[in-house]
Formats: sequence, structure tokens, C-alpha cells
Amino acid sequence: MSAIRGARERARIEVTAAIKDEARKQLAAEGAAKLSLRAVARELGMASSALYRYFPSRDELLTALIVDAYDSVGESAEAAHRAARADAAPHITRWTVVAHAVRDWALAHPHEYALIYGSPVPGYSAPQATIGPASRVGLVLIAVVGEAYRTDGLALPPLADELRAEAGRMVAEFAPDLPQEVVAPLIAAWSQLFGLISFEIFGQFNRVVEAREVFFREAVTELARTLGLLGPRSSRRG
Amino acid sequence: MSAIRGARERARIEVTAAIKDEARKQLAAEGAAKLSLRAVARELGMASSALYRYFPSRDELLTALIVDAYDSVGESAEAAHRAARADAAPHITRWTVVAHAVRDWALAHPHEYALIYGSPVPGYSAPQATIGPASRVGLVLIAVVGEAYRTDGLALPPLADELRAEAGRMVAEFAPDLPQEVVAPLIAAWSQLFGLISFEIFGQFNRVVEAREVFFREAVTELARTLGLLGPRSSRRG
DNA sequence: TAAAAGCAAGAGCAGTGCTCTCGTTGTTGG
DNA sequence: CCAACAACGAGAGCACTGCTCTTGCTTTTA
Repeated sequence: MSAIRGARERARIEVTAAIKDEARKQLAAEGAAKLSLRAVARELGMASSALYRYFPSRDELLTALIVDAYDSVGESAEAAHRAARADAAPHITRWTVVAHAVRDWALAHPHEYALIYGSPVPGYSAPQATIGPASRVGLVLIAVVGEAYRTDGLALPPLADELRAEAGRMVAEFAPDLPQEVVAPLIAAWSQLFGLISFEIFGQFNRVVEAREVFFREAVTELARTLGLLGPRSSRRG
Repeated sequence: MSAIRGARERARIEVTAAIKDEARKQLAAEGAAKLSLRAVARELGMASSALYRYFPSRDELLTALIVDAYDSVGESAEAAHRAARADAAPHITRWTVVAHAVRDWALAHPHEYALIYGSPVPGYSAPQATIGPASRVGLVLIAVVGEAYRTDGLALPPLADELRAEAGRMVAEFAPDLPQEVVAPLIAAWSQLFGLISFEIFGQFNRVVEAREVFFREAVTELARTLGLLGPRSSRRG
């Protein structure tokens, strides 16, 4: 792809990586609010002003960390999906496995999770560079449901009239292999999955949910049902 | 309850309110990260050091704003619930009306929403003072489902064995009027409701969901179904 | 009415993001 | 080969932050 041209370019790559590593370390230790350029420079033994040769601002550094975090959680989801596919696991299992992979990543990297799925901290709109990596988890979920649809079909109610136009646009834009009835429920399930994880990570479940693992598993299974990955449930009036 | 004893106490109450008002103004304008004690003091025409007589630290000021925000969104949800009850609206409508009230509040106060449902910004665990106000929205949802259960019953599948102990604890702890089958789904629906809202507020739906209102309504209705507020849906394999 | 407590203001400390300048050091075209 | 150039690191400095301490003043209390 791109050959390294000389000592200078090589050094630049290494220093950039070292800055990001140290910044990630401080992010994991103290959170995004406490991340300080001067502290990073201090830890690396360089003047703080020198750091601006590599990142033009603190927000740019944070954006780089955001991109890396999106890639990290996306890679986790993709790896879980690959493994489940290699095992020829049923589609419902692929769904829960991917969901658990995202949750496990969040539990292992709470501050990085907060950076990407918590309050947006830099400018109001996400920089262009983040939108690619940000969609990786979503694409995995689309793939899981798409494969289930193609092999087993989906047990879904018909599409509501009010959602017809929106569903058509969604299918055309980022899910061409999916039937229209499932796109809106899938996007909803996507956001609801992160709702479950965010409430756990951000402490909203403190004193509310104790058995978090089994609670999450049941909720995620129910989410799969709304996508037609399982048959309709039996229910009774009580 | 507590009578105001003199001019000094009266002044203290007024100044405290003025500080919070100005802080809320800056919060709404720029977000929690940019909220500065010195700027608040400047705007109020007082020395920054004087402000510490009223709030011992910036985090304490933020905590006060957090409590107010929880109360504000809680009051919105309660008002919506009261109105729907006064109209003798069906339970499914009460559910969606409360959900929309929370969403409307979030859209009107995005920075305050981020403060309470985004990344926790002060210390890691929420101060004791916040846990009461923080549960108001949840209590409204519990009330909606409880009333539906008592009048119409709920169309729910039996409780999974793995959740038996957890559901029993939850019922005993904060939902004594609810049947055990609905507590876990209700907590899940609670977090998923905020997942939907957070993704919209935090920009995760940019370039993904366009018809946000109708999308939200459909998703919230589907959530109600997982709580047995509607009959089981008709579905077909496609 | 005198002591005590609450209060506002100013100076100051340590820290931050960021800019500018000034030597130094690699890169590169003539 | 070496001169011009671009990239680089370091230091000083600006404007800002949260927070503390001291110094006077005012209100409350004994």
C-alpha cells in the first residue's frame, strides 16, 4: 500500500501511536473529561507544544480515540459473528452471541464505551471520519438478520402503513438484502440493545438489576423475537 | 415546614437559585463540559470565590443540576400519566403517551438529557441525593403497567426459570403490585425506551432514521407488546 | 452591645488548551 | 555535495479553569 519513506516518516508513525496509546491509557484510567494533553506529553517525556505537531487539538485526539473505539467494538462484534458462523450456529444464537460480544466489550472498556455511546463530547455533529467505523456493529446485526431471512425466513407482522416510505428508504440506503418489514424493527432493536448496555455501564441498573448477565440474555432473546428470529411466543392472560 | 428566618436566609435561597438558573442557561447553551463556575460568577456580577459559599465544588453544582433534571423529566412523565388517566385513556395509550412525554422532554433539553442519561461526568457512582429523583420516570412506567395488570391483565409468557429469583427480588424491592412475569420485561423496556431516545439525541440516528416521530411511536408500541399491554401479534413466515 | 457566624472580594496557586518563536535536524532538488 | 526547505522539539507566554486563603464587612445570636 504505502511504503515508509524514511526515518522521519517512521518516527512520526511511532510517535503518533505512542501518543494514542498513552491517551487511551489515561482515558481508561480517568475518563474522557480528565484526559489532558499536557499529561500525555509529560508521560511521554516531550514538551506539550510538540504534541500539536501530531494532533492539531485535543478534540482531534479524542476523535482519533473515538474512531479506534468504534473499530474495536466493531471488530469484537464481527469476530463473534465469524465464530458463530463457523460453528454453523442457529441464527438466534448468532444474534445473542453478537449482543454479548458488544456487552462484554463495553464492560471491559467502560470509558471508551462512554466516549462513543455516551454524551457526544467534542463538537455537536460527529466528524465525517467516524461514520464508517461507527456503523460496523450495525452492519453485523444487519448481516445476522439478513442471513436468517435468507435461510429460515422471518416471523414478522406486516409493515405498518406509516412506516412504508421510511422502510423503503432504509432498505435502499443500507440494507438492500433485507425485507422491508424488518428494517425498522432492526434499527429499533439496535438502539435498544445499546440502551440495555448503557444503563448497565452508566449505573442506571444500580440497586435495580442484580443478575445482569441472565437479565441481559433474556432481554436480548426477546429482542430477537421482535425481529422474527424466533416463532411467536405463547402467552396467556393473567 | 421551614420558615425563612431572616434576610440572610432569604438572600441565600435567592442567590442559590440564581446560580442554578445561570448554570442551567450555560448548560443548555454549551453543554456540561463547557460549564464554568467563573463564567457563572461573572454573569452574576460576583467574585468567583463567593460562589463557593453556595456550592462547595463544580461537581456539587452539577449534581444539583442533575437532580433538577431528573425532577423535570420525572414531572413531565407524571403529568402525561395524570392527563391520560384523567381522559380514561386505554392502558396502551397511557404507555405511549408517557414515552412520548419523555422523548419530547429530551428533545427540548438535550444537554440536560445528556447530563443524566449520557456518560456520568462527576464521580463514578451517582450521589445519594440523585437516586430518588432518578427513579421517578421508572415509577410512572411501573404504575402504568400495574394499573393495566389490575384492570385488564397482561398477555405474557411464563417467567423463565433463570429469572425467578431476580424477579422475586425486584417485585419485593420496588414493584410490589406487579406480577413476577412482568418485572424483568418492564425493566428491559425501560432501558430500551431510553436507548431509542439516546440514539436520537446523541446523533446515532443521523443518516439512519429520518421519520423519527413515527419510528419512535412504532417502536414504543412494540415495547408495549413485550409487556403484554396488547394481545400477541399476528405474524407470518416470509 | 459584644461575640460569633456568614458573607463578598481579591490575590494567588496549580493546572489546562493553545500559539508563537527559535534553534535543530532530517529531506530533497539543483 | 550542499544549499534550500520543510518538519520538528522545546520554551515562553496568553487566557482560561477550579479552588484556597486571607482580609475586611455585615448580619445574626447570646
